[in-house]
Amino acid sequence: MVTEREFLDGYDPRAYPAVAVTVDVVTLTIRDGVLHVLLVERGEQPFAGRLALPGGFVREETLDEAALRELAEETGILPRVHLEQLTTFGDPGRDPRMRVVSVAYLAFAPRLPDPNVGGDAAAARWVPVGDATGLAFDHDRVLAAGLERARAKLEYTPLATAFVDDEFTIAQLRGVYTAVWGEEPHAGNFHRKVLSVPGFVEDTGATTSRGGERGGPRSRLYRAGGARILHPALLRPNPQEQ
Amino acid sequence: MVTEREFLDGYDPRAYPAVAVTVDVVTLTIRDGVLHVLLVERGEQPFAGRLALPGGFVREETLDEAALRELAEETGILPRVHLEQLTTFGDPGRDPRMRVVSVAYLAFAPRLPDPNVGGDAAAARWVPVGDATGLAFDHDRVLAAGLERARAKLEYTPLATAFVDDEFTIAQLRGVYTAVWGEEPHAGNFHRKVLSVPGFVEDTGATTSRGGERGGPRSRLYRAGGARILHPALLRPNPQEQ
DNA sequence: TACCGTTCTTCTCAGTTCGAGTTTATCTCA
DNA sequence: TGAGATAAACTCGAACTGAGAAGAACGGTA
Repeated sequence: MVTEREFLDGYDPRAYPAVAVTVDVVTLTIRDGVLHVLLVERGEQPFAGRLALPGGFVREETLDEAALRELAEETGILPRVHLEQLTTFGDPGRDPRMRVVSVAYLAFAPRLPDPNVGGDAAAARWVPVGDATGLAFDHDRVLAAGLERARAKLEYTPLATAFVDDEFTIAQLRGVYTAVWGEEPHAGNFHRKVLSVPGFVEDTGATTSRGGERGGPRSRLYRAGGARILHPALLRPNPQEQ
Repeated sequence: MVTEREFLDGYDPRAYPAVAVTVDVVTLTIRDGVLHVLLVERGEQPFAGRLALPGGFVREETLDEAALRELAEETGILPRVHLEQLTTFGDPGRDPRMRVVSVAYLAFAPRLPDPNVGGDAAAARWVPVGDATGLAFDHDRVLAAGLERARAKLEYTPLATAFVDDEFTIAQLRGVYTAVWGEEPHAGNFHRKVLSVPGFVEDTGATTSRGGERGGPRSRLYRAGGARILHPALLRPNPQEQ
């Protein structure tokens, strides 16, 4: 039994059962209107051949820095990504070989390039979240936590702007909500709401150079406003129980 | 440099710089209408004599179990507490002696007994959150994260019912919001809202045996309903920027 | 015992927001 | 040139919110 007191007295930490601390990153982006997650294929046991979230050991760095580094190693240069801590998973037995405590992170980015830029990440690829099941370790749970967090944060933060380019149309923003929520908001009400929430978007004055592929007028271009939270919130039609 | 590949090949984990994993618990309760947090006084360096959040090493148990165990050691038997994971803090240097990654937990409980029941927790005590500054390590940050989480969760979950007894009055529930938000909701509107949100509370049919200390009619008694989220939410007057 | 102040509970009412649908103008493609 | 599609604005009833007030029940005190 190890008490805090022993620890504070300078008890040699190497005498304890070793614990490894890693970060796992749930990276989401939208490609062709479908929400995708970045996964890597495992080469070794356990779970060889299975898909897993990218991740790795925490070094002499903050947890945030570790997550950013792992992400950069998988995807090459990172444009502007939103990164936030999600949940920490540490059940004994989640890795069959030793105690591993994993700090999960959630990242959002606008249409990232195909991975395979980094070193040991040749097997990394984007997978539609609907197809991302049967992942290694407890990564199904981690991904589920990330998705639910993303869905909830769209409601009360301007997070959707992290999925689109610097300048975007209201329709593109609506596409983010559609992809993440799996349900298309009412176009007219969405438009009214986005423009009425203070600080959500700001008008650039410019418009797109042409209309939509199937017709329609040119649409106005906006950029992200300064708000950190949306007030009032943009609620989804059917909030999840849980 | 330690890569994931080396780890997966069975690299000896004891060769790594040791990392300790602990849990710290932000335990909140309301006493005499004031929000209190459970703190312990540190006996040793560093931060000897300073107040800190209770916490300790994670053993052969899940993180949730570790948090519950630490809480039980500080407060004795636990009636019904709500416990949830908060954030993980792992900056290098947050503990001056070695790398410590702390998984912070948030606990809510109805008027807990005075601590000093457990073993090494003779110095544990309830402190009004307004007085809980200058804590050891980075516990000021941890506490701040816990408070903001608590404030936000009162809006969209029935968490307030975790602060009161099994049977409670609307006024007692309103007292929870007042203590946590630092602002008293409009009594009439609060009453209407609580009764209108499905699953927040259910009527017991009973009333209190006498009126308030300074007069007023007996009030009806309710118990917590089955809802996990409040819809529509009970928004605070002035949501925080951040 | 009668009264006063307090509190619970319900009600009122105007302003705001929301969901659903419609209208108008603009644009692409055939 | 016409058909279909879309952006943006508008309409309207329902629902919700904030602020205040009314009525009833109760504890303490004169």
